[in-house]
This record gives sequence, structure tokens and C-alpha cells, in this order.
Amino acid sequence: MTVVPRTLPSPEVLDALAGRYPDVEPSAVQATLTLLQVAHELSTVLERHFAPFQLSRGRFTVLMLLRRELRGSSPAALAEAAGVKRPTMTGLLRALERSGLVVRRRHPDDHRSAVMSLTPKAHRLLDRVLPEHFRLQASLMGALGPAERAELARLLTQVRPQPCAGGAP
Amino acid sequence: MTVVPRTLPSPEVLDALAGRYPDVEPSAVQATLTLLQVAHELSTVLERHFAPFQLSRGRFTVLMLLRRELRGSSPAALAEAAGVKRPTMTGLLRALERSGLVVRRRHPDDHRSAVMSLTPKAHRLLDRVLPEHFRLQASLMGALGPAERAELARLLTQVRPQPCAGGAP
DNA sequence: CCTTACTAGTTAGGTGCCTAATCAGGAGTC
DNA sequence: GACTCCTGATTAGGCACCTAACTAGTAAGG
Repeated sequence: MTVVPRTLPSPEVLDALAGRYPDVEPSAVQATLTLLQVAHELSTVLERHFAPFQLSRGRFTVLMLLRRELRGSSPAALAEAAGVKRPTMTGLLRALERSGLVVRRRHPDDHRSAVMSLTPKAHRLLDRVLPEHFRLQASLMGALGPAERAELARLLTQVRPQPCAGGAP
Repeated sequence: MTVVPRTLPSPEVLDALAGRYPDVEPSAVQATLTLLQVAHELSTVLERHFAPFQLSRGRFTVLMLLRRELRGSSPAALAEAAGVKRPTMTGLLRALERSGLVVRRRHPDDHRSAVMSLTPKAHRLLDRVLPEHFRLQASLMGALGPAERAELARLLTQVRPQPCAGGAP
């Protein structure tokens, strides 16, 4: 939920920047800032929705992953799937364990590894959270038709860090 | 930089959810998750770019605001413009002050208030950071043409929290 | 076996943001 | 002037994420 300017730079400011720095592309600046800003708002709305249930986005994501796709998998696999580092997953799972939402068992073959799964309490919690969650998601996208949503998703996936010489190490 | 599932839910999983929870709109789920995920990646790339200059996104944003639009304005005004709470701005400004990038003066009329401005060192730093920053932004949007970028920004601005009964308190 | 190399998970410590509570200056009312 | 009310800024404390460094179990080569 990092900081993002609340309003876009005015055309005058952009022009001034473009005069001083030749590589300014106003359309790129606008798209980047808008993307960050809208994502920030969206994040905030989702966090607010989860808060009354003692859930953060991270904890919710873990529950959803464990619900169907990754049931009975290891912390490392969950970290990978959730896009989070292993130490962070340790913290998320500890919190969920303390709340009685997940249980940990030792892996039968590999004694280093753990096997996580949801408790009945977690399933009941999700049954309370998810209906409203999906309504919220639908309302956030309510101003866009299905075709526009698909187009939005398509355009977004093009925004990746380009393989433009000197990629990640 | 909050957590977001690294891959979208498969169609099967979405179908299963839609079966159990009637309000699931797959296009909304897809658009939401994609938006959060791309914003997360973009955030990460930008943070990496700023790190060598000892800048965070927050500190950079403050410098940019102070550069032209809000030169000589108060911490409260900066917080408002940066989309951040006042205590957070206190921390950002303290860090920038310690690095010798901003200076603080008392407001001549209102002795509660402070007037912040950039030092020459900050202008030199921005002259080093910005060219590469704008090239990076351009490359991130490199796969999209100007019209597509504008369309992306337009669609994004539609994603606002809808005024759909029971707004913010 | 036994060393070496790897992997799963945790701990320790740091950053960036938040809310709640506090302090100090300013402004309106009597 | 003294009371209340408001507002700018800070401090204190908390949460979610990170990296680096550790512990413990596994696997592979001598």
C-alpha cells in the first residue's frame, strides 16, 4: 500500500518536465501513475472489507490458496503461490494458526517440511466473507462491461517489465 | 507492496467458486486480481530503481511535489497531495532533512506550520534520477501504443469504489 | 559411515505505512 | 484576558512486508 500522488501532474507540469528531460512520455507517465493510484485505492477498499474479520489481504490470500488449489501444501509452496517470501509466510501461517484457521502437520516423508490445511472454522469464516467479497469486487468493476473488463486485463498484462536489455539478475 | 496471488485462479476454480457463491463475476475477479498483481510488479520495479539513490517511492514523491507544484508548502499540504497521513509525512520529511534534501523554515504568519523546500542537492539528485526514471516508465509501457495507454488510463479511472449504497462514513 | 551441499523453516532486524494520543499555536466567544 | 474549539506537527506503538543469517533435516560422493 505504498504512497502515490493523489492527483496526476497537470499538463503544464508535464510539459515543463518534458522540456527538461527528453525521455518523458506523457502517456506513459499518466498510465503509470493512474495504475498505481487506482491499485492503491482498490487495496485500501479490500483491506477495509477484510478488517472486521481479523483478516489481512495476505491472510485471506493464504486461506483462498489453501481452500482448493493448494490444500495440504507446504509453507514454501504457499509463499511461492502467494508471491511472498518464506519468512513472511511463516508470519502469516503463525497468525492463522493462532486464530485456529489452519493446522500444521509434519510431512510424513520429509521431516523438514510441514503440511498445512484449513480447519472447519476457516471454511465457516470464508463462507461468511466471500459472498460480500465477491459483491464488492463486482461493484468495483460495476462501471465497466464484461468486454471492457477483459480489455482492461489484457492491457494490464502488457505492462510487464519489458525484456529490454539488462533484465533481472 | 501487499501480497497478491502470483497466478490467476484457473477457470475450474472460478467455476467452483461461482457454483458456491452466486455473486461471483469471473470478469471482475480477473480484472481485480490482474490489476493488483501488475501494480505490485510495477511497484517493485520502481522501488528497485530508486533504491541505489537512497530514495523510496514516498521520498521521491515528496521531492517531485516540492519540485514545482508545491514548493514552499507545509507538511500537511504535502501529506494531502501525496495521499499519505500526516504522521507518515513527518517521517518522510525527517528522512529527507537528514539527507540534506529538504530544509524546514517556520511559517512567518502561522507559527504552528512549517515551510518545506528543496535544497540544491535535491535538484542535483533529481537531475540524476529522473532521466532514467522516465526511460523506465516509457519502457514499462513500451508494449502499448499511445492510444492503448490512454484507453488503459480511462478504464482504470472507471474502477473507483462505486457510490453504490453505504459509502465511506 | 562422514563429510559436503542443499533445502525447509524460523529468527532477527529494518522499512514503509497506519491509528491513536499528545503538545503547542491560533481563533472565536464571553 | 480566559474559556473552548480547532488545527499543524509530532510521538508512540502496531502491522505487513523485506533481507540476511541461523537451525535442522535430507541427499549425494568419498
